[in-house]
Amino acid sequence: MLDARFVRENPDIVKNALAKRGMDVDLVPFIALEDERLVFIKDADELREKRNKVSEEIAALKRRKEDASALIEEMKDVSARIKEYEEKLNDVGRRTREFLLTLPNLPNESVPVGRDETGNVEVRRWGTPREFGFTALNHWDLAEMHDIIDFDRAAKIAGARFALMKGLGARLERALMNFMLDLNTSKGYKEVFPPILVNAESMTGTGQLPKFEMELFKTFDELYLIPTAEVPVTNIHRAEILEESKLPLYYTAYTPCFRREAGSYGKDTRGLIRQHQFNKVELVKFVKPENSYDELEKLTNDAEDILRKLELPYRVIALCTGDIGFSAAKTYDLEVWLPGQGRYREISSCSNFEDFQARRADIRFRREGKKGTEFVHTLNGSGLAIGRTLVAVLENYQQKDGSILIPEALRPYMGGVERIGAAPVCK
RNA sequence: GGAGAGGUGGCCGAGUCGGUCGAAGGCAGCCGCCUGCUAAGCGGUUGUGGGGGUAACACCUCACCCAGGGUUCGAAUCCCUGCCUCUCCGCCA
Repeated sequence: MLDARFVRENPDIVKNALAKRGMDVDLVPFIALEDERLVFIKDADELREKRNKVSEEIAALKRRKEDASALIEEMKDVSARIKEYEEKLNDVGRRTREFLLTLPNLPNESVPVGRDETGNVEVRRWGTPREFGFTALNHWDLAEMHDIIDFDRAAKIAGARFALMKGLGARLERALMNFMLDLNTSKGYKEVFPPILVNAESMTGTGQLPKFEMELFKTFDELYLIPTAEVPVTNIHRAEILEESKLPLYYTAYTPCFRREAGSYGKDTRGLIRQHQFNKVELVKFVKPENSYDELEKLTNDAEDILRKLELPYRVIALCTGDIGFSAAKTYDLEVWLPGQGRYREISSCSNFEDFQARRADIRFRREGKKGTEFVHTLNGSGLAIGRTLVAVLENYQQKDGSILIPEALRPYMGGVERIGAAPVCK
C-alpha cells in the first residue's frame, strides 16, 4: 500500500509512476476525499477536546456535590455531533483505504520501462544448453516412460492440473526440497515451516487481497490456501516493531502452494509446469531500506546458486514496468533452459517490495538511538519452484537411451541413486 | 464437541461503587549522580499512530488498555458480538 500522505502530496509522481505500469489512475477523487478527511479530523478533534475539558469540570462539580445538570445538558449536544463526525470519518477513511489497497506499488527507477513482457530485459546468462544429438523429449514423455508421474490418476483423484508423483519421481521431488533447504540454511536463512492456510489479514498484508481473490482457493472457514510461502512467512512479523540490531532477517521455507490459475485456460495444459498445487522453497528477507537493493541482488544470486549447483543453464530477466507484479517495486525472474520446449521458462521470481507490504502488514523497526519507527523493506524469491526444477532436471539430464542422470549435487539426497531408467530402478 | 477462566504499556502486574487513567507498583532499558571496580543506592526518564506546529527540535491536540458495536455528559472499568489464549472432559493424526 502506498502512503496516503505521500499520494495526496505527490499526485503527479504517483500518476507518472503508475503510468509506466500502463495504468491511468485518476487521483482527483482520492485527493478530494483526503481533503475532506483532514477537515473532519480537525473538527472532530476540537469537539473531543471540548468534551474532555467539560467532562473534567463535571467530575469536579460532582465531587463537590454541586449541580452539573446544565453542563451535562450542553454536552449531550456535543457528544451527538462527535458521533456524527466519527461516522463520517469512518466512512471516508474506509473509502480512502479501499482505494489505496487497490493501487499497485510504484516501480523503482532502475526498472526498465515497457508495456508488457516484450519489454523485459535479459541481464545475464549462465551455462550453455546441452547439445543432445537426438531429439530431446518433453518431461511428461520422460515421466510416463519411467512411470514417475501419473497425471491420469491425479486427475481421477483431484482433477486437471494435479500430479501424482511416484517412485523415484516422488523421491526426486523430496530430494530437491531437502537440497534447497540445506543450501539456503547454510547461507544464513532460518528455516521455518509455516501454516499453509492463512486468514484474510495475512493475504491483505502481502497484497493478494483484496484485488486477487479469484486467484486463490478459499475454504468455508474464511481461510485461504497460500499461493506462495511469501504470505505466511512475510506475515510472521505483521504488526511488529523490530529492533534494528535484529535486521536483516532471512527466512527460508518449504511449503506446498495452491493457485486457481483462473484465466490460464489453454496454457501449459500438459505436464508439470502449471499446477493447482505445487511445492516451492521460498526465500524471504526483512531489511533496512537503505540495503534493500543490495539485498535483492544477493537474494537473486542465492536463488541462482541453486541452479548453478544443479548445473542447469539459466538466464536472469529484469521485468519491465508493465510486467512486474502488483506489490513489487522491482523483480528479477530466473528462467531455466528446458530442452523439451526449446526455451527458457520461469523458475524463480525475486522481488523487492520496498515498504509496500510492510505498510500493509505494519512491519516496522526502530533505529538505535532514534525515536520513532520506520517501515522495513521486504523481499522474497523462489529458491526454487520444486516442480519446475524437477522438469528441468528430467529434460536437461535425459540420455539417448531415455534414462535420466541424477545431478551430482542431488545424489546424496537420492540415497545414492545416480540414474533413473537404465540401472536397477524401482518403479 | 461439552464445561470453565482470561485478554491492560518491552515484560510482570494493579485498576475500588464508571469521572482528575496513557493508565499505580515492580522489572528491564536510557540519562545523570554517587562509589577504587562491580554490585547496591539516589534523582530523572522511557509507547504507537493521526492532525497542527517548527528550518529542525520544542510544543499543542486527538486517538489507542484484543477487535467491532452499544449504554452514558463521561468507559480500561458496564452490556452485546467476534477473535484469540489457557484449564478440565470427550475425540483424534
